[in-house]
Amino acid sequence: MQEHKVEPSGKDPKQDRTRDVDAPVSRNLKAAQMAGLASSPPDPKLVTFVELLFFAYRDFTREADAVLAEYGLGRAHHRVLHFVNRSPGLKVAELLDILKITKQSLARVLKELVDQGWIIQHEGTSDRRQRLLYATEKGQALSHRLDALQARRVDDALRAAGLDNGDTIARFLFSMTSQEEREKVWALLPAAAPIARGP
Amino acid sequence: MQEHKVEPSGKDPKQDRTRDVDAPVSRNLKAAQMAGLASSPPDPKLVTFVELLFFAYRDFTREADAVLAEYGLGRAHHRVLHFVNRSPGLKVAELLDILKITKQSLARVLKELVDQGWIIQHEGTSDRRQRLLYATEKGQALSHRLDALQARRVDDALRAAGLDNGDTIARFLFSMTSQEEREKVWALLPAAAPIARGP
DNA sequence: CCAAATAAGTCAACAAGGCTGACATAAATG
DNA sequence: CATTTATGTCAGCCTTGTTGACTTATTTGG
Repeated sequence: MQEHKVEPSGKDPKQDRTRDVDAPVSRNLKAAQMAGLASSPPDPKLVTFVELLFFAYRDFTREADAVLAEYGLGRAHHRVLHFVNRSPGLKVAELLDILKITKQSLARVLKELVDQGWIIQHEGTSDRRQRLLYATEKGQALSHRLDALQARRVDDALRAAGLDNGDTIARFLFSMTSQEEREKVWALLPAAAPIARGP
Repeated sequence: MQEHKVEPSGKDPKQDRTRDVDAPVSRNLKAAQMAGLASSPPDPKLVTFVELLFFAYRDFTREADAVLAEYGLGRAHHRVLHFVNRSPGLKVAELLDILKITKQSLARVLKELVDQGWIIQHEGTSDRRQRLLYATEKGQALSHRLDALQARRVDDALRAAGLDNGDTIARFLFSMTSQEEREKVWALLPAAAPIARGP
């Protein structure tokens, strides 16, 4: 039932455009774009990775969403809870920089998490303007449950990936983050981080 | 918690592929015990992969979003355009199954894409109820541009990942998708798919 | 042949989670 | 003490997801 065996020639009756679908990969894409010229299609093999990433993330998040829904929480709550639990004493400003959302977007979900007792805020000791964030026991338990769910999925996938010890995959994902962010991401990783920083 | 009977960290006769690191997780462990949880905290190494996936996807999508904004389009438009361009003649029902969104959500963005000339629909030849979807030349050009952007990022990351030819990473991502979806995802991949289906 | 199933479109209403910009505090800092 | 900083807040808007009911055209099966 899933038989889109799409002809590469793309011959549809009414549309008779000629497309060079099977053209070789050009490494001059950027130059061609800047010149406003039609570029050849990207390498299908690389596009496959793009699609795999989409499917992986789609299913990866759907699983946790179902659990969160039991508590009337959403994906945004999950992200906040996760990083707070992951880094107890996290500052609001740091969380904003991790999530790349605005103060308002964070405030909405954070308020709910605090009101419902998943997260508590403490005044900073050295700087009393700060509201350091901590997961309550209840929050830790939920975060733990969600982490376990996703960790299991990762574990299964690592196994299915083969004999690789995970370093290659970790380096791939790490390198998928923007250059400017890598320092911060690196700093956040636990000491046990399985990444040998790539060449 | 209901279906959560399995050990989250999967500590079975599994061969210890991961490096033996004495990660101090006492803080979380203590919390879990106080919360009455029987399971051990998730493996920090695996949680690192969860976080890496978040950061990778965060930045991966942000890049394309900026381009889309030039045209007043959003991420939802991108996904539709991508898969239509990728599989010319795609049926609406198939697209719904790929994206896992409702007919309404799709209808909204699809209508805009059609109205603005990125996508055209025509009647199916064998079944005239169907509205087969095709990217126009303009749509193909935009899809190529976005694909090129993301393909380049993937390419760079694959290089940074090391000597791996990509198969391991492709199998990892493929295995991150839900079991029930893999047949369909598999069918969608191009012939050039770099995946040797894992053991 | 006709009833039922199917593919797609549509309407109305709603929710989650992004965004902007302006403004309010309290505390630290030069 | 003036300014900067960390955080919170108000008001409102946009995108993209949701549900459920209903319509239309077409295919299919008894």
